[in-house]
Amino acid sequence: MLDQIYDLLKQYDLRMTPQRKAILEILYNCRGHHLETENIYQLLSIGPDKKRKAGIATVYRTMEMFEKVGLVSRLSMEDSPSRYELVLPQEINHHHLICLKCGRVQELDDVLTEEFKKIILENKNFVVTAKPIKIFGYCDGCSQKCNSIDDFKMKIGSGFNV
Amino acid sequence: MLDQIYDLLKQYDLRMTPQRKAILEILYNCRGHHLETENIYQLLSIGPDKKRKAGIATVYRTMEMFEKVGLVSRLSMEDSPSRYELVLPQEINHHHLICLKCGRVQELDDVLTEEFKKIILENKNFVVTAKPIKIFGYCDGCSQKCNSIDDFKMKIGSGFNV
DNA sequence: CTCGGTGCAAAGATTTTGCATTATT
DNA sequence: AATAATGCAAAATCTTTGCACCGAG
Repeated sequence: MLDQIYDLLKQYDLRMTPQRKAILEILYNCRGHHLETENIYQLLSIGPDKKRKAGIATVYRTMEMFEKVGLVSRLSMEDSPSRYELVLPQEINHHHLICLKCGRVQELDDVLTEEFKKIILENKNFVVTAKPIKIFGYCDGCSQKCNSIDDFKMKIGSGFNV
Repeated sequence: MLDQIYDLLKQYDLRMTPQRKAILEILYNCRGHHLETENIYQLLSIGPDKKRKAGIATVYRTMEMFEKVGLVSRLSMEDSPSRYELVLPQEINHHHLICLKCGRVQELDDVLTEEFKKIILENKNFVVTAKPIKIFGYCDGCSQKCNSIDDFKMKIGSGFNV
């Protein structure tokens, strides 16, 4: 894997460094999770050799670069820090179902994804990018439960008319 | 309209204040735009009576509350402040196509929206909420143009294998 | 050897919070 | 009168940046 990433970076005149390697390793080991920058930063200090392997600024800079280059997908949940996940090639163009209750992230598979893109292109002349679409709602397990409004004060009113 | 909103707030033991009225008025006058908190704050000072009608903290608190109550939809573009738009009842459940190039926001109509929700529920057992889905890509006018990677360094590589 | 990368600490930007005061109900 | 809301300024949070030094190619 490193070889291909190395080549990818080379295309952009970017260098492979120990810090970048360490971050990639973390991302790879955490496939399927969306890590906050802070998580990554902390994980950088708990390897075999207990010394921190990159500064927080480097983590930010690296994640920004990785995103631009397409190596990771960024997920920004409102009101919280950005989170990143390594984009494995077979996952390019997958989109996310994000549970508002438990935070679980499921991915839409290619068939649905392509279908969506086609429908939107046909109807709106809008080209959907590889940037993951975030679809919020309630997952299987949580779908009977309350939503964020409940947490605020009480049960939701059923709308109103202007 | 104020009456229904007043009732809605009453359900949650929330009060109608001059500040909230002023903010609602701005949101109403700017239907179709997603305003940043800062925009709203500034607009609050340029009415007929030139004095500021609410502090920035009040704007933040008000928008948070309006969102929880379902009065506005929040759109958070990555790397920039949250933006809000009044949710008119007939627009509940509309979703957004957001152009990465020019920032234009189009809405998906009910038919597409319902179709999407149905497909996702059938396939994934996932209940999509009223929370607007943000679909990123390139609008009609911009779809031939470059994307953010181009802005970064140069043309995109066509992917890589792990 | 060159130029991109790093670490640190300072600065920025956005948002939240504590608290005394004000105003809605 | 009770309690929610406000304004202000301070603080918190997340992220970016300047700069001197380091190290990959």
